[in-house]
Amino acid sequence: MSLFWKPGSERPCILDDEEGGILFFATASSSSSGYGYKSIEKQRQRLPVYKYRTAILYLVETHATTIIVGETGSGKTTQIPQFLKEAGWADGGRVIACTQPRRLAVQAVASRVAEEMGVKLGEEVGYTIRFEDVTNPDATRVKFLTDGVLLREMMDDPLLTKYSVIMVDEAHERSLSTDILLGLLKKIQRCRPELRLIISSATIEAKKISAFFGTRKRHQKKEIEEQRPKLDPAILSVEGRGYNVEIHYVREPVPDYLQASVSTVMLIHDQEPMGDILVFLTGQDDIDAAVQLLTEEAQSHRRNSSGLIVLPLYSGLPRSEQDLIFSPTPRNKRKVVISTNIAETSLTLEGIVYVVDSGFSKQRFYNPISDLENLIVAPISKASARQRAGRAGRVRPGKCYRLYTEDYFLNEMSNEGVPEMQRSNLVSSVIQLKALGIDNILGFDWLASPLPEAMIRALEVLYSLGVIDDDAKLTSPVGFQVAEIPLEPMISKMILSSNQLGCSEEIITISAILSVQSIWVSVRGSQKDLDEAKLRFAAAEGDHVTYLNVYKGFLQSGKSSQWCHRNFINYHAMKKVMETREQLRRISLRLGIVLKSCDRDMEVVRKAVTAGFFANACRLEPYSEGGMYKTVRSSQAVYIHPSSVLLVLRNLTSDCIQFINLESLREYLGIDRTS
DNA sequence: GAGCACTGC
Repeated sequence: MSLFWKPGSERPCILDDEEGGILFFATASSSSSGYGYKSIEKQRQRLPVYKYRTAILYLVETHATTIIVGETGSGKTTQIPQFLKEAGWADGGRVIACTQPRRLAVQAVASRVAEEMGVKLGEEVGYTIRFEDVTNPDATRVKFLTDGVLLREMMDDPLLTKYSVIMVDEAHERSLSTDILLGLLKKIQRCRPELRLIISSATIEAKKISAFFGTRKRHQKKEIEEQRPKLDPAILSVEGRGYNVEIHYVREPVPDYLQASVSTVMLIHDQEPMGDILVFLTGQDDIDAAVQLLTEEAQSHRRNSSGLIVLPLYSGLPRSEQDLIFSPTPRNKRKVVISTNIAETSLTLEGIVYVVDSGFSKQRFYNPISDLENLIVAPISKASARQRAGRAGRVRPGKCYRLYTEDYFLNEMSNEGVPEMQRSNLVSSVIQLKALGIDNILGFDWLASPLPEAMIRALEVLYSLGVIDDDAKLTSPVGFQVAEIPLEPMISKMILSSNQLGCSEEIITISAILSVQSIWVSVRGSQKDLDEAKLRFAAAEGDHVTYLNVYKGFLQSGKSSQWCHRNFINYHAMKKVMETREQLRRISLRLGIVLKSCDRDMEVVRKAVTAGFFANACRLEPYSEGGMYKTVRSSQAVYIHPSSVLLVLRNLTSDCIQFINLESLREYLGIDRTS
């Protein structure tokens, strides 16, 4: 049985929303935006988590694993590492680690904690994310890092011996790397009883995580004799600092959530006091459509809606447009942000008082039979609905309008989402575990077991790449090398193959570009211009060679942002490409790859691409409608993705087949090669 | 004719 800690008369603030409409109770009613002087120590003491300082330290002392259930604003992330430091957990050269799923969060939390402790970031308090190691091995005692980086650290030090306490934050999000990390940490605990884990989670996942750490193979008696910490996890609940959020449901199911969101926003605008609105929809298409509908409504004369500022938000949006979200709302205006799930966890908007929740989000699903990943609009979970509602209560009491019925919420909505581990292609996860010496992947103690078919598929792909052998062990050197490159195994294999083919420079460039979301800018309504821009760089060989052309153009322009703008290239993405490229070159050199360019010989580039991606090979089906291909391996029907330059070319050439030569086609269309 | 959100020595 897990221990539930209830210190004093403090009651947990989270009520089950099954019982009423109210999600959070506020305990601290004062505003957190401290005007006037307040010492940092005073500010710290006002955080809800402060009251639990003694309880937390007691639990960490006596339990191998402590689970902290804390809502937003409890201060757990910034305070608990400091409590541990003050209590001596960093003495004797030991280090306290705190992991986050996202890089931005790591940086933000680390600098906040350094400021609170009055130390220079990178000394006593530091952080590590990809490309940035702001730590001093001799001085850093409190270290923030992404879970991905901690996993990488395990390759050098499998028992993570320098850490005394590891706090895994946001574990309820159940990302791929958090799940793997938790499984491995549980394993480490067996060898290192002195290691303490703190896992922070939202309510719903806490019980599952506790059960995971609570079940072990029979050594329970020994712990008492040896004065070991209790192996059963402790759970402590810390209230957040949100305000009440009143939940409204629709009486009848809505036929069209897009239309319903728009009319709900107008209703709020007409009837509710000032305060910004956040609407959760599923993707760019939905969002752009809603923005347009609302803008039209706002301009229609019958409403006094001139005060409405409607803004879209999704990760693919150019940075300049994303930044508009953070500009303060002018007086007598109301901001409406129409967003994807990015506003659910990754970005926090201040000033939101009303949330409109469509009840849907786009989710990735993996089909191991077809080996295809799909994005599907699917109903969200209760956990997600609760998180969305909480976004309305950050500055003052708010309201959340759910575009589904209460009955649906209570009786049909699932409690939590499917963990990413069960909806993903597993090649990367499997190779990571293999690299850490976990050979029996099927027998690994998973927090959520992946589908057996998915594991088999991953092992098949890795075997065919020559990364694992007949005994499913990493091959030497290829397997170990592929595991060392922080990319998907197929891309890593492509890099290794480029060595013999003499085109490592080109392949590394392509790999860096493949690791950013997209180098193209897509602005609403400018699809034709984007396609035209793509044609300036288009290569008949396909997207990979096209990317090389873009990269060359970018270098020739002197890495100019204006050049990017003219050519519909995402400047920030290109900067990331340059950074990734440098990192990949460093790693390649270490692996003994000779950095060499093949100049204009694209034949070898294509060979290298094929060496990594041969499993995706397919043939055009003769006489098929719409250009259907079938994969060589399993005759799975596939199509060229609409974003591919090949499709742009095909559509344009259907009218003018006589232009086999790309240069002539550009000439015909009046497109300059470089612009 | 379409891209939820993340991560990595």
